[in-house]
Amino acid sequence: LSSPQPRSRRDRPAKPPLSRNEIVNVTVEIVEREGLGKATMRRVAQELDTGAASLYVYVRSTAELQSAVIDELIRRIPAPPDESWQARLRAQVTGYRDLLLRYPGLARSAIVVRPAGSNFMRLFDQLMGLLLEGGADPKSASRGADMLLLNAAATAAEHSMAEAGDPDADVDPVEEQRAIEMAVWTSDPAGTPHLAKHAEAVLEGSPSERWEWMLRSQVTGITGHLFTDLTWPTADAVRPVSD
Amino acid sequence: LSSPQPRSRRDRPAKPPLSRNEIVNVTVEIVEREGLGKATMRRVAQELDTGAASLYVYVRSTAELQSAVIDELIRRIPAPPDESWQARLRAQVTGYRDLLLRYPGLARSAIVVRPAGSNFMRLFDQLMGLLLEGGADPKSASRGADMLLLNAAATAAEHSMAEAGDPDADVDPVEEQRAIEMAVWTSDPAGTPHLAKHAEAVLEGSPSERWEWMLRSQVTGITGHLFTDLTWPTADAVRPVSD
DNA sequence: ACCTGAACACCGTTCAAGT
DNA sequence: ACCTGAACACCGTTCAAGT
Repeated sequence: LSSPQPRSRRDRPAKPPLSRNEIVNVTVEIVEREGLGKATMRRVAQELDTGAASLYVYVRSTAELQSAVIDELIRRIPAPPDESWQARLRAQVTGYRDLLLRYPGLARSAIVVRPAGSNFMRLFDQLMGLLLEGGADPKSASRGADMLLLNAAATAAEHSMAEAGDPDADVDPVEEQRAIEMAVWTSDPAGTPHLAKHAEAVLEGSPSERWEWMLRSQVTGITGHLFTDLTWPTADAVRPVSD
Repeated sequence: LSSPQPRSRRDRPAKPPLSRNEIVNVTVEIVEREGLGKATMRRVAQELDTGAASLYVYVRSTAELQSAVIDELIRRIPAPPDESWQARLRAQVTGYRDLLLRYPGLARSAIVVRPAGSNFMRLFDQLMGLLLEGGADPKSASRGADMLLLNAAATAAEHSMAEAGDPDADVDPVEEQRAIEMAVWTSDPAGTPHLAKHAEAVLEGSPSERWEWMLRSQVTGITGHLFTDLTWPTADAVRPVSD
């Protein structure tokens, strides 16, 4: 009765119409499952049952698509606890860092393709508000929010390497740590005297302690409060960050 | 008298023997001339009149080669002036940032392929020494040096995009700045109240002023000195950083 | 206007074969 | 041991041709 052409179409789920939103969502799914490295134009197109060229109707470039993906993921950062401005600030910045740490390749992208979507703007605004609450003037609050977010992304990018042994990893974190410790302990007292003298202090502390130190140090610098004046929530008051 | 084979070899300059050093040097030259993006294994091999596969005898991977290039370039950072620890610290960190800013793609690489060569170690050690001189304890000095270098690389990566109009550029900086200003001025007072209220403070200041602010803020946080206690060289005492 | 296949101009890395 | 050509398995983006 009907021609066979439409019939075979009805056999499998209808191919959803292409749209910018659909493309971003599919890309987010690939990033969540396999990391940013796998979310290539060709791969995203394949998932949408089309060719890579078709995507260029809706996105300008790979960088633009990645920027949209990051903004969508920022939207999913959990709301901060209803506590002091310090605790909320820590939760927000750490949430951003954790997000970038979770999916290989994302952190790198976040530094280069400066996120500027509405969700990033909202995150920036929240941090700015918390710093204002902490006594910073508007200029310091703005630049401070900038610095905190940049630093979070850079920290995430620095050890952005999935699990140990992951073939997709940039570096093996265990191998890396060993190499660093070796280099510090055997450092030449003539060429690098301070490193040699204070080797223990240099290597001291877990990743989460180092992160706490960095946050606290930055907030001190931004607000101008002395360490001793700055009330900072104790480490065990929050869920531990990935060590 | 002699066979023609050696003769034709003598016609053109003798092909220098392949070595790790030679490979790194040639790669540095390509980076200086055309940016890191052009310094591919294939291109470096071509410059050395061989095939890409031959390089793998001397370098493990592209990442390892890039790491060696960065370390060599760090060696060339000019020595700091013989002034206060603050002035020397600023000169060193700014020198590192400027280096990463100079060659497109280098900053991105510096964040991911964590430099760990001897010249990076020496730079780290110098910063640590300056922070100790500024009154920081060894742990703070070590973590502070880490943070300063990480933020310098991240800052450079953020606006790592050659000249306006460069086809190799990640983004057009002029276009980018316009877009940011537009977004801030038209920001929704409901969604981003602080951004909307303090738009002027957010957009205020030149890139070099922002950089100065970041350095000063970080050093304040690291050493625990209040802004008012921290002697900081006036901006016009040093050569202006790239604006 | 939207979509496509094919092409263009590249990548990093591996490997069998040579010297 | 060192070097090579060729191959493998990919990229982003463009564009003429179709609908």
